[in-house]
Amino acid sequence: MDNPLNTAFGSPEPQTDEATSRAERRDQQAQRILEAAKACFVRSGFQGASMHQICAEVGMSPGALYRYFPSKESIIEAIAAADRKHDAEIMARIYASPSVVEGVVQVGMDHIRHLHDTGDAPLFTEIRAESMRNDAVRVACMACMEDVENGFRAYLQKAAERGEIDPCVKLDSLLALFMSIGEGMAINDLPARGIPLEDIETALRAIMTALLRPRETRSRVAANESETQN
Amino acid sequence: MDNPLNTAFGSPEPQTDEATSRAERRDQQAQRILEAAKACFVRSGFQGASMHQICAEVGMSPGALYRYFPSKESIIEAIAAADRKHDAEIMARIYASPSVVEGVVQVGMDHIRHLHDTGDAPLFTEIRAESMRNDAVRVACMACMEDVENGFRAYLQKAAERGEIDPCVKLDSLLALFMSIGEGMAINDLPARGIPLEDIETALRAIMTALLRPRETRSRVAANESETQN
DNA sequence: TCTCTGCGAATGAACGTTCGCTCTTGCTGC
DNA sequence: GCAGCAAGAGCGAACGTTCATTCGCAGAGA
Repeated sequence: MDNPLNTAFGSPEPQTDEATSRAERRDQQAQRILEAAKACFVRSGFQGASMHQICAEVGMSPGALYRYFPSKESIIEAIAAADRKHDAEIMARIYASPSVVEGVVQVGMDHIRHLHDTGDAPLFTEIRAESMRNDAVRVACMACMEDVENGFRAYLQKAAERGEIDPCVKLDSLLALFMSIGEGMAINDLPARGIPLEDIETALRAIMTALLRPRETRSRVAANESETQN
Repeated sequence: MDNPLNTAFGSPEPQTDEATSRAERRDQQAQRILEAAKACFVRSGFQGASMHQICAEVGMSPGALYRYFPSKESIIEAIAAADRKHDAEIMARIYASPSVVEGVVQVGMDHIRHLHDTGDAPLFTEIRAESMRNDAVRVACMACMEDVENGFRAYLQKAAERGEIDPCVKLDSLLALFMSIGEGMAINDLPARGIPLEDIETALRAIMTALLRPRETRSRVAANESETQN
């Protein structure tokens, strides 16, 4: 889909809409390579997986594979880029939710569910680890994080202006906490460990309510605090 | 990095004020290797760091290094094992806390603080990733996780028996959530990203209170629930 | 003496990548 | 329609490098 190489050459676009055109077939092949690479990376890690392993997984020779991606690193980058696109899509849905707490819970659950359904949780861990040492991956990873964080920030700011968030909470700390909690739950793939999604959602909702302290719970908590502190 | 290549070549160094026995010196050298290896692993990852890099970091030849550890993998295992020991020590302190919420917050904060102070957060990520594909590391990592989880479980069970936890919460889901949240916060090294420790502690306390619903907040929350549901 | 510790060149395997080659595809002029 | 042809797609042996690990040797301490 969004692989960096397709149609990168100045080739005249073939008009054959018959079955699969050349460009279409090229895209399909690139996609197959990415899927195979993912499988290998999950199995052996970015550094542990060899190009020969990936070749075997796609059923392609090294020479053929290198026609689609100029290096191993470019494959990793393409995977990270696809992740970014997907995260942006999830974030876009946040505005459909009726309240701050629900919006944040929704995004969190979407993230957890997606990583579980696709089995990409180990890959996520891998990308995180790789981003700590590989510049290209770090850039892609950071950009992705920032996309999500900016989306959250804008959303929370608007909610705060509407008075849906206790004005005493610090937005920056909150954001970092959100991201950390979401990440922790996602990489641990809780559903795979037998934790029902409903339990996670209930907990996430309780957590978000405690952190955001939306208006309807605020007076009660405040009362609780002043009561226990006096 | 408390080991700046302290001129420890093969030359006999009579800097020892005390008479260090052979076994003691051997332990010290092994420790130096582990520290150097950690630094290299943080920099390049387990698979990315080469034995030659580690050798250079310790100031030792490959031949010498292999007298202490029979393989690269055994170094990784030793590091994971040391982690396990440390986690157990942190867990042991949980019983000193006055209440469930405080106990859990204490352990969480200890964990976050330790990973920040030692700069081991990237190493932690690395171990997690490696544990997904390397059997020996997985075993060490799982054992470590289980130690902590069992410690938590025992602690929470006792607290539940004392009535400090809302009986309607599911212990297993709770445990998994605790571990995930703690891990997320730890690997993200929030203090390094400018989030004050106090903010983290406040948030952690709010989260734990919301999840455990200890007796003193329970009636109020229950009242809230029945009130909003009716 | 013998054992422990350390050295560093050497080794063979595995790695990412390249290259020359063949076969296929789809466009061109006729 | 079809021969001709350039370029795309694929192959797999080969390349140069780097890796983890080994080994024969040497000095130091007991």
